[in-house]
This record gives sequence, structure tokens and C-alpha cells, in this order.
Amino acid sequence: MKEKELRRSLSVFPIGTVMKLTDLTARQIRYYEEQDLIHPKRNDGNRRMYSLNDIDVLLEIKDYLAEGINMAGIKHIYDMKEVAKQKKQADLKKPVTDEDVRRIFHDELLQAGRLTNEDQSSTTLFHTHRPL
DNA sequence: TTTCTAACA
DNA sequence: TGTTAGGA
Repeated sequence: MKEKELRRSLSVFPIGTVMKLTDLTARQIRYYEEQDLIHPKRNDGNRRMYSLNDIDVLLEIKDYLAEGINMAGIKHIYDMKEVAKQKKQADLKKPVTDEDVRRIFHDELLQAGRLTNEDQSSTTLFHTHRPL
């Protein structure tokens, strides 16, 4: 099932189509790109071209935002997903006991509560969770 | 017409 | 995030 993933990765939609499909503004879509949440390619005219995968991520972001998670939180969720994949590949050769495993679980707990909404000013950073 | 970058009464 | 200017 590799052919399918390959197709989902093809960047073929211009931003206008993505706007209609996600109900996001061009401003938001470009902003999420700045935050490295998506990486649309550019065509010869410097126009952004999005893939089905990019659209899926955009839709996920909408859900997270609706759940009250801020940009910082969403970013963590995605670079956690990366770490999780690195771990998965590493586990194919190495045993399952890495520091990464703990870090992942740790971050997971933090996000469950801490970065839901309010600003990073103070309170919620302390009372929600304790280090693992 | 559509999208791009940069910037802010 | 919205919106707009000025260009491609």
C-alpha cells in the first residue's frame, strides 16, 4: 500500500481549492505553513501546491483549534508524531528501552492538560501535571 | 482571476 | 487573524 501514500503526497491543489475544502482563510493556511505544520511545494509560478496529506493535516489542525489547543500545543503534537516515528524505526533494530520513549510519554501527559488554551503566562503550567 | 509577500489606522 | 497594497 505504498502507491496510495505516494498519491496522497502529490501536491496538486492550489490554495483556493484548499480554502474551500478546509474552510480556512489563505492567511491561516499560509500561517500554518510558517509554523511548519504543513510543507506545500511551489510550482513554477511560485504558487503553493497542496497534497491530500496537507489537507488532512489542515483539517486536523481545525479540530485541535476547536478543542481549544493553541499553536504551541499543536506544534508539539506534530513534532511528537515525528519523534514517535523515529522511535518506531529505531525499534526495528534496537530494543524498546530508549530515553525517547519516556520523553514521548512525558510530553503526551503534558499536552493532555497544560497547553489547552489560556496564554503561557503562568498558572496552568504548574497545577495540571507533575514530571514523570 | 488567482495567488504571493510584506506590513499595519 | 484580518486586510490591503502592489506585483506576477
